[in-house]
Amino acid sequence: DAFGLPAENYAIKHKVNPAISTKKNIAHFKKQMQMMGLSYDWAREINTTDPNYYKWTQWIFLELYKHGLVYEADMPVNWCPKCKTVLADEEVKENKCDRCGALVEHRNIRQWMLRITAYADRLLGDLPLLNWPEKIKIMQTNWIGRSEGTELDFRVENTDLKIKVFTTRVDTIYGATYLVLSPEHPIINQITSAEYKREVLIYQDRARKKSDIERQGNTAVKTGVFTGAYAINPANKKLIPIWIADYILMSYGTGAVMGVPAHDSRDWQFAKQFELPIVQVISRNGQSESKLAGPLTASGVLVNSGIFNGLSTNIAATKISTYLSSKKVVRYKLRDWIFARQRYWGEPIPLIRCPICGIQPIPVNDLPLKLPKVKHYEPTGTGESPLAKIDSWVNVKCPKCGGPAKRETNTMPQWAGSCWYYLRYLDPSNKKQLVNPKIEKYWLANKKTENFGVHLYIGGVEHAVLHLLYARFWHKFLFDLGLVTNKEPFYKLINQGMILGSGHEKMSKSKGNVVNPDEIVKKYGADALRIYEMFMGPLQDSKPWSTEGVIGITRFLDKVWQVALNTEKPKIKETLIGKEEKAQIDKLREETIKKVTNDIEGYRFNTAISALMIYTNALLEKEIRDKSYLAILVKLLNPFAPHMTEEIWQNFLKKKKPLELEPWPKWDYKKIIQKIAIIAIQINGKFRGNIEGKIGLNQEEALTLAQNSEAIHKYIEGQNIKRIIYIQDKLLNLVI
RNA sequence: GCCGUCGUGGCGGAAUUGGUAUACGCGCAGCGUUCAGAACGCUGUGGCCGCAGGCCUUGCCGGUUCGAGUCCGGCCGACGGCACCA
Repeated sequence: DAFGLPAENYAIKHKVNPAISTKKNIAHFKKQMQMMGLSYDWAREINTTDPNYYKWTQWIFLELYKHGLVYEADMPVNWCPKCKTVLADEEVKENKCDRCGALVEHRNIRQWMLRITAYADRLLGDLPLLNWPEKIKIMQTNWIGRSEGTELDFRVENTDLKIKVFTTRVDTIYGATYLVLSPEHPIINQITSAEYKREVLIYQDRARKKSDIERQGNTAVKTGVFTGAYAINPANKKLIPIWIADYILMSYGTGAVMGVPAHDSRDWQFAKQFELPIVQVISRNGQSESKLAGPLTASGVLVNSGIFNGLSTNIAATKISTYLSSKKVVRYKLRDWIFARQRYWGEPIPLIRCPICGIQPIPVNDLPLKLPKVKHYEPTGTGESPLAKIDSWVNVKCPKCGGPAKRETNTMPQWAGSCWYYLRYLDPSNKKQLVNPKIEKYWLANKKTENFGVHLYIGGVEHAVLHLLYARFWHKFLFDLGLVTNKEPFYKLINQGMILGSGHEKMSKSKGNVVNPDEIVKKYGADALRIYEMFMGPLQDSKPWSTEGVIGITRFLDKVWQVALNTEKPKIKETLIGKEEKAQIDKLREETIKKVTNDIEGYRFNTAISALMIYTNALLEKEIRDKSYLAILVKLLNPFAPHMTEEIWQNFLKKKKPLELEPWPKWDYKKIIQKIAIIAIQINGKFRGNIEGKIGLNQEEALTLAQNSEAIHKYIEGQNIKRIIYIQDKLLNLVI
């Protein structure tokens, strides 16, 4: 997945075609993966920057377009006046351009948008189908941010103008003592009275220059400005002043809020600051208080609300809503997806702009629309993509009327290619279809579970709300087209933890704490690195790197070699091992098979490796020379240390068939069954020692054994046993 | 501020349904091996008192229970996400 900003910036800096530098990087990564012995099916390798791949990314885009899910809108972007280019949020640090340090401005430009909000309900509603970490589901739920409320019109005094307001607390409407608009609200121009115009313009200008962080950062002090205009509260017909404040966001709700200071903490703060009236309309007991100490945000009983007095908040909300004949609406925090980038290194958007016919999609037969070669990747200075400068590419005939037209020069964001790549793995070289439906069903549909898809998806939490939401959106769209069988793309999700620097901080070049895998492999071997990474701790946890820990693993692997070398010694030792000792080591072997098998199935690699260490230590201690013990060890260790175990398999065990094709061992229950139980003795819940007894003792037998035990006897001698708790073969607790 | 996750030795971390806390590994100490070192092997290694033996210990306080790292309540702290959402 190689489209995107880092590859483009590298291209600009080193004056190299990103197609070439990307190719080099891919080769390097591939070499590293092979060096580590990762078992990928390289026949299915795909590359999102390959025209054969992005042909289908563009095809999906055209389908989205045909289904009305693509539209154009003016959207604010970060603009660096010195570099004369649009910046990604990532390139803006503390409101300054990350490259040149100039102050970043906000500019509106035409952008292509994807209507992800049309899928908001389904993206939310289908979350329970997924076997995902609860944390990620909650993050997506909050990100989508569904809320039910009411939309109301407030008439502007002495005009025909109306201001639409969204509220979740229509029950508090009698307490609305002012109205606040976002500084970007389009109505401001029309309603601001002459004497306030200057102040309003200054305020709007200041808000535009503020970064989102600045604007939303200081929650203690609110800024605002009066427009000079008044609105009419539709409930009590009272005149209320219209203000502007930058804590109101144009992107949420309607960009206008009714201020109810008595029952909302932000409104309370704003009203206090600008000395606006505060009217209590909800009370705990049906009585209004003489003076409110702070906002009452809880539900209660209505007061000062005309005919609705005495009603509870819930009932009042419905009745007031009916009385004002207002609309019930559902709002989402989720915003539509800005799907255009003013960059070179991305999939060209396959649309044509004709002065006569308007926007025209390019014919499907013309796909892929290839990214042309350019000489310079630098921004154009006009805010357009470098593609805009290639006249021969830009100027085309309109596919509808044949007249002169121009290509769209923006490219897609780097998320596009990663939204559907898992489908292409199934059928990577299909020239006619995105994926063959039979193949899709074979891999992703499971009759037992209604919703399946990718069986296991491992990725970092950083994808919680972007990639994982975008991909779900596209998948649902493809489901609607009948191209995929399941509603959801990724059935099970695991978030692997990040490997941190030795001081628990993120690895980064600037901190100089990056560990280069090539060097570790060179020094300690790929098997040691693999095992160490799995042994460090649970897959899901972030863990600090420790090179000394790798050394510990090389010691373990050396011990495995020792076990192998022992099998070449004469077999006398074996006869010296007693029957009981042999039974013990057999039992440990079977327990190890069981534990390693179960741990791998539960992704608990750290404890599986620990079990293998225990088994290896035992084989070494007993100097076991029987090859069957070694064979089990290398098979169990094979997924962790494929290179070394294969070598032992062939050189010490003289096998011809590859170890990885050898069936996985099964444990023998009979060998695990214990004949002697070690029973823990507790006195008043406190551990006092163990007794050994036959398996299956009943309570009396266990008690007798305990009473006869020297170590236990002294604790219970002359004591009155009040209660006995006995768990067979495990524990005996005496309450005295 | 809201939401979420998590607090176990010097460190990374173990611990089925509540049932012997500290497995495994690192580090450290002593001994062996060596002319010496590295490497390796053996032994020890939660804390306190101590001659045998005992007491305490899973962030802190309390609760439930015969029994709590695990369950419940309240604090404290760390990390992550969202952030004036009307």
